[in-house]
Amino acid sequence: MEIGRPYSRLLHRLESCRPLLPEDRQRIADLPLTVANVGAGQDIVRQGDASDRCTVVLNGFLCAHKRVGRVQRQITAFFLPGDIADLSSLYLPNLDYGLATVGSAVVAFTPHTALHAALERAPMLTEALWCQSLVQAATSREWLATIGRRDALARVAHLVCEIAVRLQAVGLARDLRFSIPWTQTDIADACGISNVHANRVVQKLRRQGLVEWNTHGISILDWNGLVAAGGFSDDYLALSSPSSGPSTAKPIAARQHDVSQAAPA
Amino acid sequence: MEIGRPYSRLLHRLESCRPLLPEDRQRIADLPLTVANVGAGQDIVRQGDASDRCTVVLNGFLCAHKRVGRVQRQITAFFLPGDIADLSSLYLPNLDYGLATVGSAVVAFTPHTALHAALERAPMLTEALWCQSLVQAATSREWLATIGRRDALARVAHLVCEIAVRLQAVGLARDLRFSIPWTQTDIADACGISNVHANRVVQKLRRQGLVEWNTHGISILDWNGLVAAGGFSDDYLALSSPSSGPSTAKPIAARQHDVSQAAPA
DNA sequence: CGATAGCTTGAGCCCTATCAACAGCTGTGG
DNA sequence: CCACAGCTGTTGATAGGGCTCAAGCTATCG
Repeated sequence: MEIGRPYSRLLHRLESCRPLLPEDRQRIADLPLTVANVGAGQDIVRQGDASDRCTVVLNGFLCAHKRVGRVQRQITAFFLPGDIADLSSLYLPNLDYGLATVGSAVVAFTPHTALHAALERAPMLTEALWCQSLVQAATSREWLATIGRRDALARVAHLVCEIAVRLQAVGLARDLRFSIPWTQTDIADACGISNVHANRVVQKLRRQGLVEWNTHGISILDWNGLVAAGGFSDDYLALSSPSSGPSTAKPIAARQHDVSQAAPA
Repeated sequence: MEIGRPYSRLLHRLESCRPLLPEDRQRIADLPLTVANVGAGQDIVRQGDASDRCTVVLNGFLCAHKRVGRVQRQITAFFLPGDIADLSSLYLPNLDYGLATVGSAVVAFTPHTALHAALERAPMLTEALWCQSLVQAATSREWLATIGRRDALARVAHLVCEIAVRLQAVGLARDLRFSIPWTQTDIADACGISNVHANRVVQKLRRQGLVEWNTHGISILDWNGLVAAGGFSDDYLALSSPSSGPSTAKPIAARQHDVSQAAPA
């Protein structure tokens, strides 16, 4: 799995939202990066901590999680290669969530000072980063609607759809097949259900012939079915394929499918 | 209820996050505003629409809501006087949520072109607005954790705590008493529960002596109790009182109270 | 070959949804 | 002035989705 230059996916991601000047790209390329390998399930930033750097995902997956009460955990986002996982720390004093790896991951840190300098008098770049944080915000809202108003099956289906589309957008899921080292407990914590129930829902998705799902990876057998089961639409991801983008190969039908959102058995 | 100059609360809100230069304040004051009275329950922007202006709340309350399936609705945020309710439209092509009034409200529209011009070569101002959107994102994450991992009573308690703190921060809730024209169905849609159950939860909050709650308003009788019931902490609101702020009079104890979050009956 | 982590399955129960009906209030129109 | 409609809040009964507890199972690994 080639990474290319560490900032290439980041650039691709930024440009999927706003066009960049060559000058802007250079500023990104010039950012001082500290690359780090992080083991599985490690916390990179703890909830509530202050941080003086941002974290870019180069390889693998991160998640944002919040502790609720003493034992409960809610995952509020997943971060994929090319994503900046703690943009909010650039301007807010303390991170309101913990940042952890899902499986082992390769990340790059870049100091806030360098980022602030890069953004100075680079309005397009600033817009591009702001845009990223707006897309992340839109994603939280979508999760909110899903967790608040859909049943467990739809929640998991929706999550799988989202990850699939986002992975395709960065070229990491050829034809609806990908692997991600989350556990069923991670899925449960992301969807606001118990791990036991997450297991049952996964089995149901398998039984319905929507996905093939083993420890090695997920392949979506019936995209339209999964989209319908999850009430998924990719609008909120704002993935207008960039002019330079190499044929983003979007899944067949990720548009409004609000039918049978809570279909009877 | 005096509004002052229409942008005064907005300025106060922006400065609660980042300091502004006199020049920046002037830019805000110079923004062309179109003030509008909007009736109760009206949609200001419909979900999925494009918009060429931003909406500032002057008086009253707005909410962001998403339709799920055919009949279900999830409210993803409330906006209070001083808030910009659709910042995301500044950089994303379509709004991923509908913007509606909760009760009747007074809002001001300002065109994106004017905002973009005001932000050009005004880095502090840009940071301040970005910061607002980051706080809103942090709020979605907090809602996510609450809806995903807390029971109905805690969700409603948490929501009331949040609104109280935010209203106090803009001087609209003297000593934990405020009025907001939401219906129990609105509360249900914000908390991801049914309206019938919302009613029962409200009654329970009353019975437990935590709040006084009638159609005219809410007064919190036992702030610490409500904070404990909702597992509330105001950290995510990033309300560092601004240097100029007129004694923000924060509630007594809005810090970590993760005890008894899901206490047995 | 144990050990640990993750997955699977079953049983019982509780929280919450749904359905249904009624009460209170407000605005409307004859 | 009263009848009526419509919205909001309230209450009861029933049912179902999902949680919890508990125990087996499987796979990977030192």
